[in-house]
Amino acid sequence: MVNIKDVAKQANVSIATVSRALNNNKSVLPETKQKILKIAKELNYTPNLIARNLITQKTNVIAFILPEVGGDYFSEIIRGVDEVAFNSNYQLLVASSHSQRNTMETTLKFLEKSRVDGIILMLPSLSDQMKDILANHTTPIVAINGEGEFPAINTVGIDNFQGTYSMISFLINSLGYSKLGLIKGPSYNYDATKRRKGFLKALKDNNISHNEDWEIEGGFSVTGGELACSRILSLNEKPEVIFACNDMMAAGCYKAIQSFNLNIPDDIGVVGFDHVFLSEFITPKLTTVHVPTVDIGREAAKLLFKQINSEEETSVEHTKISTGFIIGGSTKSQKK
Amino acid sequence: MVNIKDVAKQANVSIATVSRALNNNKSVLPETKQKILKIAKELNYTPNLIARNLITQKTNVIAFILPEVGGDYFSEIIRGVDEVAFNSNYQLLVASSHSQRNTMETTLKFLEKSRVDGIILMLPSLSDQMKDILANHTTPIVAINGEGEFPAINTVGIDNFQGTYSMISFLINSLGYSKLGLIKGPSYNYDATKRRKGFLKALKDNNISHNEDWEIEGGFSVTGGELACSRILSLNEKPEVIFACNDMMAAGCYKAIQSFNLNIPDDIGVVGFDHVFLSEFITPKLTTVHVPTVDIGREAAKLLFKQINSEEETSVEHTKISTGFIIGGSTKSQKK
DNA sequence: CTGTTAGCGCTTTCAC
DNA sequence: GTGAAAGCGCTAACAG
Repeated sequence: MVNIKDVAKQANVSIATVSRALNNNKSVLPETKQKILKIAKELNYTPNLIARNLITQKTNVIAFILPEVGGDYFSEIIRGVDEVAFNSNYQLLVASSHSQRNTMETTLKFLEKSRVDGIILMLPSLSDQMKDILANHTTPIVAINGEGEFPAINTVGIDNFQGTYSMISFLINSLGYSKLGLIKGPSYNYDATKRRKGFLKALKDNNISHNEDWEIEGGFSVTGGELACSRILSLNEKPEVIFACNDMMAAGCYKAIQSFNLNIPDDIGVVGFDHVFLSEFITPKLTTVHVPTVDIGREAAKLLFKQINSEEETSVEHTKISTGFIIGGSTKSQKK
Repeated sequence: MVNIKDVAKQANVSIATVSRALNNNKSVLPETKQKILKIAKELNYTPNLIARNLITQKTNVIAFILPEVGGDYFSEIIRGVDEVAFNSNYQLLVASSHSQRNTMETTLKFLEKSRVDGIILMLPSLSDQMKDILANHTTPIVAINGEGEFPAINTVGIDNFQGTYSMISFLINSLGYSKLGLIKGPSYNYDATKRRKGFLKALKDNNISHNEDWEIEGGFSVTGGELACSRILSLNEKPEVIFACNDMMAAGCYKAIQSFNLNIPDDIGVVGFDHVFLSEFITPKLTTVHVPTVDIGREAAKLLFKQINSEEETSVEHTKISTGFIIGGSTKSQKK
């Protein structure tokens, strides 16, 4: 493998000069520079980045850490992150912890040391041990979601509470629903708990009582949503509309409702959260809370680079990204 | 940042001994080792991987290079790759070329030099320049799909031709279709051209003539599929079934057919390719060719590690992964 | 079993 | 403007 010495020898200069020429150092005679660049090209020379990293203590790599690779949400977020990283000339390391909590912490510790210049964290929640690690971190970190749980860390995310609250209020006030069921996500999941709170608060503020029988956990999965929905449909008294805390569970509801031979939205309405690709294609189109997923990734990356590039200690920032409504055919039409 | 010297000093040994202890070199007294490990832990020491990489000339990182991040296919493949990489203690670098051909080549060149131990390539096709680069490559490389176009490189992929051929033969012989339309993918896309060939061969072998008016390009996208399908539906003589070369275009067909107020499968059948998540949720469920996407990623990673870990020059390998059928409600039922 | 020494390939003072 | 030399943090002979 051709290295800086080879180029120096060929060009009859010292390796220092080669290094300068390659790094656009102004204090090098233009003709010398041209000559060096020419020879470098001829020799097909490219600097060894590892050696460079060792001395500059920078890697130009950021890590994206998450529990599990796959799915719509992941691929959208990473698209946003990638876009910004690419423009900043950074490489993206994707590190899944494969659902094992411990591995996750190991990964982080490993990353803390060196190898990456910054970390984007996308986790359903953080263990105390993890918070500890993050608290005395040296590497810039941005967490996606979770501003409430770890105020010491930069976060980027949507307002789960507000997004849900608005949607539920809309269902009640504009569509006239008064009997609302809830299929919630895992209790350890930060998003899930926030969404549930938004749901409950909206009911309360509108003087609607919450029926505990109509609140079931669906594990954020299609199957979980299907099972939860089936249980609700088996009750004597059913809600008029089910709010599923994510679109996957809403899709599960469609399955359950179909198998009960009921109609959406006439017999029962379904509302989701996330506005995933799928939600536009199921019949009827799903009413859901729009989450600008790509933007989350983008903003997270931007915030991270801001941290990386700033000399001084920057203060912690929390970027909120606003949600929106998608009104599909899975809810009854606007009351006149 | 604490380094190997600090540990050596504390432990009253040389840095060499510390290095040995940390790398499980047997030739180090158990008690010395224990002592060193203890001190390393106390000092919160972790080896600087960059320094290690510089000397070992290994990074424990593989790169996954693709044109654009996002979508179902991407996220499934990467899941498979990640799984295997994780088990092999490797990190995964995701490098999108952001659809710019040049950038892609730059990226590769950059990677060739150092920084990664191996590369998984997922590209619609390869430019001559790229083939050149790959031909005299030093880094192990596995390409996803494309065995025909670049025999010199390890590949992993499905048999696009066979998968299509079987499906079309099934449509003709078992379902009794004789008028088949084709919405093909971009001509520069390797998968797309192979699928088209499989389609044409199946028609030919079954003595069915191919109507050129029924063959339209749909760009592998939902919108492209919708437009292409609309054009077909506007013809005086229409096919009985449309084979879309991927599921996204098939989903586009659904939209077009809906807007023409036609029924699937009574008025016209739709068949896709890929068996993406979405295909199970659209109504009616899509008849499509199943592609074990996660397996492709897994096999690609396995093959790559085989290359990385083998001392001698290994011969080029081409792993074929078999496809299957998913019979949904978008085609008429089996003829009696 | 352990220490000494020489680099890995590069950047960066410090002289000239 | 350019070269010599030091050294980033580590591993790997080579001695002992």
